[in-house]
Amino acid sequence: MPELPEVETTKRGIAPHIEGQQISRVSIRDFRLRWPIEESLAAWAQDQTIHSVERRSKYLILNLDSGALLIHLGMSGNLRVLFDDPTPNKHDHFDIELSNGTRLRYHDPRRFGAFMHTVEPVEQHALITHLGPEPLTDAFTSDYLYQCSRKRKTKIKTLIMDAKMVVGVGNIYANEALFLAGIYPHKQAGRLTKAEAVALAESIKQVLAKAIEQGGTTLKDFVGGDGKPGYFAQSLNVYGRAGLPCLVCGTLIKEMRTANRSTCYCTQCQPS
DNA sequence: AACGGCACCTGGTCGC
DNA sequence: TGCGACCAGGTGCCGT
Repeated sequence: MPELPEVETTKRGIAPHIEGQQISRVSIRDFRLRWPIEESLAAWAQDQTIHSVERRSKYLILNLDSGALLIHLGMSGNLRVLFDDPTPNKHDHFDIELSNGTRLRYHDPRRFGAFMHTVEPVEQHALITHLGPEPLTDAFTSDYLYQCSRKRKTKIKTLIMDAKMVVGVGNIYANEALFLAGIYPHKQAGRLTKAEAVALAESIKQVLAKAIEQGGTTLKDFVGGDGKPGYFAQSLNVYGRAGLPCLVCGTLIKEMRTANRSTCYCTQCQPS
């Protein structure tokens, strides 16, 4: 589910309610996420104050007094702020209860997400250190993308979804960015022209920024921290539109597989 | 080193 | 109505 815009939307939704609050209790109902939640996490976090909430790649980082909590939403996770204590539903795996009476509740049917803590600076965490630049910062430029693509035989779609190259671009936005840039998804990365790199870097930034403005993409069950869905789905040009006419030229959108993920594209607008 | 493929897990949908 | 096959927003790890 959550790519960068959905995680950013979650961050913005929860931050005002939890920053400055003290954690009164962490209650974990199911420890079986992608990696088992450490037994010591709840006691470690209790009574610490949440000083700030950050996003790095698709990780949410809650900075505490003596370290940080890292939360990843996996494929099907969401995190919401609750102002009372409704009975947990199936797949509501943990709550972070706050001293002001609110709580953050994590819901994740597929349990691909993660909940971890670290006392090291987060940048040094094993899952964070090898990540590429944030796409919406000046660290991600067309020159950088162009250089990364040189001599690479992999498909351009695979490259832009590789978090070691740039973070946050998942399957939906990879499809959309390639469409906006007019690039065939299976083009060999090393064959990208300079002009194409310029268009693609710009398209990645544009599609992510616009999706954040819209509160993310809700296909099925994504909700932001306030429990509301995102509205970017109505702006999708190709993702989920196989067999439908291209919104630009009318050609029927085609679908193929890329590294076991579905790729939708327009043969006219994104010629091979 | 780079690349492709697989696994992890639940639930929804589709065809028989 | 039931059942199996297949698919889904991510990503670490494995073998080649």
